[in-house]
Amino acid sequence: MPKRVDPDARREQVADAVIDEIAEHGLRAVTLARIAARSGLAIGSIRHYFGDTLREVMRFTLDVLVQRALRRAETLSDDPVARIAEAIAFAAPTTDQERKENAALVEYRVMGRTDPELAAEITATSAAGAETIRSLLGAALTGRVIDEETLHREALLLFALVEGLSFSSALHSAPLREADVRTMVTASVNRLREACPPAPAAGHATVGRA
Amino acid sequence: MPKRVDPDARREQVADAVIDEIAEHGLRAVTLARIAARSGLAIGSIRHYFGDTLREVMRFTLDVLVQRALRRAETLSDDPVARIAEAIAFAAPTTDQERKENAALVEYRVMGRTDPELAAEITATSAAGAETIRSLLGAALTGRVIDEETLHREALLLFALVEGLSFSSALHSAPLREADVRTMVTASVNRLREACPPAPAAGHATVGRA
DNA sequence: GTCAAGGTGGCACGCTCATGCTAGATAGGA
DNA sequence: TCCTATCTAGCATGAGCGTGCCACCTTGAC
Repeated sequence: MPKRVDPDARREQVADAVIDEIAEHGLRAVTLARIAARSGLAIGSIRHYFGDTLREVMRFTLDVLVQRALRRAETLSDDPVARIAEAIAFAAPTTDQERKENAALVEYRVMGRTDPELAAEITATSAAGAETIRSLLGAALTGRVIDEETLHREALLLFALVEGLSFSSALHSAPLREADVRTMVTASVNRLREACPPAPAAGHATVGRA
Repeated sequence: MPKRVDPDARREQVADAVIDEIAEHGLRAVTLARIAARSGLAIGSIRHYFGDTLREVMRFTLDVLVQRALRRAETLSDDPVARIAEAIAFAAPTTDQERKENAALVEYRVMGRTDPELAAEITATSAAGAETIRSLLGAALTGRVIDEETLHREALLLFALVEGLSFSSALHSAPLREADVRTMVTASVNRLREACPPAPAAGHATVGRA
């Protein structure tokens, strides 16, 4: 037995074993025995770090997935149109690890439909994401006239696209590369912007509220 | 005990009990006992119709869900742009029953990630859907110049949107109405169409291959 | 009426797995 | 050195569930 283990590092190690198992066999296949096999720890050891229950292991792993997804969205460009295109393109995972984590998160989200305890965190995160898209779209349309309701709806449609990129990545149903997504979304937002009338001279901002 | 039951009707009745259970408690909660409670049949009776195994019940229910989803996509307009907008908008369920079935299908699709037997049918259906979108988009861009690769990518992006509408409906994460989706997608496809240069005079079709 | 097929129903067993609980070893501070 | 906290590890039990198998009743054809 080595010197004092860093409990946080140990927990992260276990979470990674869970993520690997979910990616390969699905959330339904996650058991303490299988986590143990993947992490190289004994069941009792794992339980020691998570209040003895598999439930806590799962909760912690969801936290880890959410934190990692949020961390990916931290560096965006300065140009407003490029910003929203990047935010959306982030939903198209690029590395194997990102794909794995995305698939695990999709599985959690589906389970969260019918598990109120998990739903809270999942719903909060997704609502924040939708609000981010709305605000980024508002910024990208600065200087153009678009009523609040239409902006809201267009933002929801873009958010549905984000959801689709995540879901289809997990299912391998729409093989898209992040760079292509970025290019297409940039062009699409620019076309939307061109379709909105220019705002009157400065001082009469119609969408200056972001 | 009534006269001879229609076995197909009995199976559909059981499938509906499964769908209800999935929608309310998730696919992981589906057991013979719960199906029995919802359908009003005994476990032995249910097994009689499905070769004795829960597995067959699940397989049959997936078939039912797929058939019902395909049936929704049978009536489309004549106008090419309206056609693709409608096809995409169909992914935004309207009635409670459609939402329920969509949620159940999403659950099956996630399980199909890691269950090769279910994956076959699911993958075939989704590939067919992607091909339909691609061909409808090609038709909507008739008379405009767009290279094959770009068309393919734009179609994939639209298909990702379809995936997102289904996923977000199951998760209640992007509340969008079918009519709004149709309106926005129609406008978006028209904008894309305007952004493509007109094709040379007839006889030189560049995208006439659909 | 007879009999086979169809239909309703459920017992009992084995398997899987989470969890209550326990034991022993080691690290590190006093 | 002693003692406590930390860490590794796993036994035993009960709950839940699928499934092999069986029993009995009814329908409908001959």
